[in-house]
Amino acid sequence: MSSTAAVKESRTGMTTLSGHGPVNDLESGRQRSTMRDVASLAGVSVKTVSRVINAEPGVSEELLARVRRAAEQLDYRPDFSASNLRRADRRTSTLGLMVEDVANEFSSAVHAGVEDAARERGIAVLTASIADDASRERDAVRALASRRVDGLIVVPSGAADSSVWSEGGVGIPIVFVDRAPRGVAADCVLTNNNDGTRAGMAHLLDRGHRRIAFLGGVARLDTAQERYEGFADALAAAGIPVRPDWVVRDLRNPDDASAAVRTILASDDRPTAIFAAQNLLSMGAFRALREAGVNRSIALVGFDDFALADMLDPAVTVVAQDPRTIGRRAAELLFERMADGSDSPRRLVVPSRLIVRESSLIPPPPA
Amino acid sequence: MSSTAAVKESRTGMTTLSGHGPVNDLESGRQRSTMRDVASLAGVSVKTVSRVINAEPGVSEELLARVRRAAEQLDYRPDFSASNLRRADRRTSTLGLMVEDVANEFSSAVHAGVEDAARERGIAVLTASIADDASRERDAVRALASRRVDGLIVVPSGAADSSVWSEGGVGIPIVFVDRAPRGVAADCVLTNNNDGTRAGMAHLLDRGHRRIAFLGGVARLDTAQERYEGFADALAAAGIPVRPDWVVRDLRNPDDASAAVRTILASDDRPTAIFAAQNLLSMGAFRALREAGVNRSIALVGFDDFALADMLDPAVTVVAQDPRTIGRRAAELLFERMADGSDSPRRLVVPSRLIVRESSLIPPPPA
DNA sequence: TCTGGGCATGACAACGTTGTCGGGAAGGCT
DNA sequence: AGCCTTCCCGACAACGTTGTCATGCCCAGA
Repeated sequence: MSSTAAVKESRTGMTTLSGHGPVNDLESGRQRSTMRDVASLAGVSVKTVSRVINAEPGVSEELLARVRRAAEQLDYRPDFSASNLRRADRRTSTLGLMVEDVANEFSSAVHAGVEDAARERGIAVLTASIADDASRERDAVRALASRRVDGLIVVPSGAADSSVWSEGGVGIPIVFVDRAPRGVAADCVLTNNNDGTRAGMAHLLDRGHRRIAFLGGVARLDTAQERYEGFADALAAAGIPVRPDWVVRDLRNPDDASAAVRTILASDDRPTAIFAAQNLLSMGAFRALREAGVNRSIALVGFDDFALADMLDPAVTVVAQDPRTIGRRAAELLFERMADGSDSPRRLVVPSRLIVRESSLIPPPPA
Repeated sequence: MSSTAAVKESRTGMTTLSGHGPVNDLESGRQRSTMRDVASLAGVSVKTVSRVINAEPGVSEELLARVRRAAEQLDYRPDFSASNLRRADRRTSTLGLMVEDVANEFSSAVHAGVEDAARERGIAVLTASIADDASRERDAVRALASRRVDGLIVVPSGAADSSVWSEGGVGIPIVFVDRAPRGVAADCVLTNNNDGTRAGMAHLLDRGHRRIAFLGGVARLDTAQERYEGFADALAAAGIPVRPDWVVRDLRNPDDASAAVRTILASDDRPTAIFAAQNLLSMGAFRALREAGVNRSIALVGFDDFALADMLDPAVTVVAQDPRTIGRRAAELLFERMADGSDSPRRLVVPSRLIVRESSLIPPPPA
């Protein structure tokens, strides 16, 4: 058997339940039944079945019971596609969610929040990961549009220019999350990046740090830009000039961040603290600090909380967003927009909050 | 007449360019155009447009170009619902994924793997989180079935009895992931839980541990059961009796695990090592060990890798699954099943591997 | 008794697309 | 020239459902 052999086993033992029940072989070719089937079994017209299924008034008790029984018996499931096709409002009760990567901690928390809000309304969620890839972003929009989602919740990738969105819209209500593409007026749900960053920086400055490095994400995104500005503003307010060699931006993943930190540490003029402007960057920074053995001597503050941040040594201080709430709000905003398309675009800001743990309490070394 | 007046157009062909092109609604609320619109703009029949859109052969170069241009100009997007409705194979090019919680690290990695495989085939993914809740599981099946997904990938919840699945199936191909509900013969993709656990245990035993505690998940699930059996088998093979007071099962979350560890530590007869049978349980166990200050003196091995496991102090040794690959394989299995429904159920085992880090290298204290 | 109005029900068309089929043009073969 | 293919193309029906409207019934009121 080869290395990564996928082992096939036959299910021997199992005397499958042959004999009792209406069980055909497993999931065998059991045909899905239609309204016509239900109607003929119940001895009524299709329209009456439709009325019963949609809980429309004006069906006698007797027929109602007959139809319900027939539907039950046939395990009838209405066909949303057909229903949607004919229906006046053309609603599919499905929304699309585009994120960078569903496996990413932030994205999946947003997803969970969206799902929470959607489930309450019987709305299903189609997801698409677009990585950092403009063409995948385009494909995803196409795929979702073809499936006639009622609306879209999008965490725009840094890669795509905003043309996907700006050229007259895609004909579907959209809510942007975390950042809006430049030059597009649309609903969005954001964190207060500038304030949040300033709060984290103020905390470091309060503890006496004057030599602070900054690790930033893809600079094209407003999010990253605002966080950088928060950093710069905080330094300016404290009368400290920005040291360009301690500012590294356009970092895309933990490894980038680790590398950046290693470079900074290699200099003989080290900062006493690091501000990492995003989730994955904090993790990468921590890794580099730990590998260099300075995780307990150089302070660290990150934007975005992450699992086990409090279990690291030292526990990492963060400016926490609330991605699940962000997702929920985005979905709610989308539903309002769908109900009433005429409003002007709205921005919703979900506040962030500083969670002080240990990594920021490391004091700067005495000069 | 007033509200929902259906405007009838005569289909007399005619070059009725009264309004020219697609009706631009106010603001960006652009009207979606249909094949009819494209057809009339291109001056061909609907069927020809259909042929072009579906890349069917037998359309002259000239018409092909005309249609393409018209489609482009109108930003035409085919309607999957309608297409699916009419099409012979009734494929929606959509599959459903049911997991415990999309925000969970394992689930979202599976999701990513499923997406990878699906995207390659132009298939979209509908997700549903079912928590630990039988009724949500039922609702999700209904919601997905109504949307006529081509197939279902399910990580069954521990809560639901298997009746959702067993009663003749839901009429859709299903692949179960991580565990199959009892008594249901169906395709599934699993990790080799028993072997994996035994490997982790063998490692601890090799390092001299004889006093090992076990933290297990919901015992009703095969997964949890197999891991427990792996634990018991390993002990038996080493001639060590199971200590019931060191075995805690039916743990559902990190807090449960923390509490269990605290209880175990409170005894004056402590184990020298802990085996945590799942992701979240490892984290909870680590937390409790750390809070008790014994994270560097009691060994820990976990089933399931997790982010930053290698950055903890000590870095946590794990039996790693590969959830992304599991997801991908599940999707591929589903596609095969859809193509060829006649096969008997298949089980695919994705191997796990032991990743030795630091937490398992802690030796037992000298007797 | 007749009329009118409300109510329950069904017949039919339509939603946007594709499967089927038939017709016309073009070309190849006797 | 006549016939048979082959190739393009379009008319039409159908997918499963709902909107619209007609029908038939029952009962109240004149």
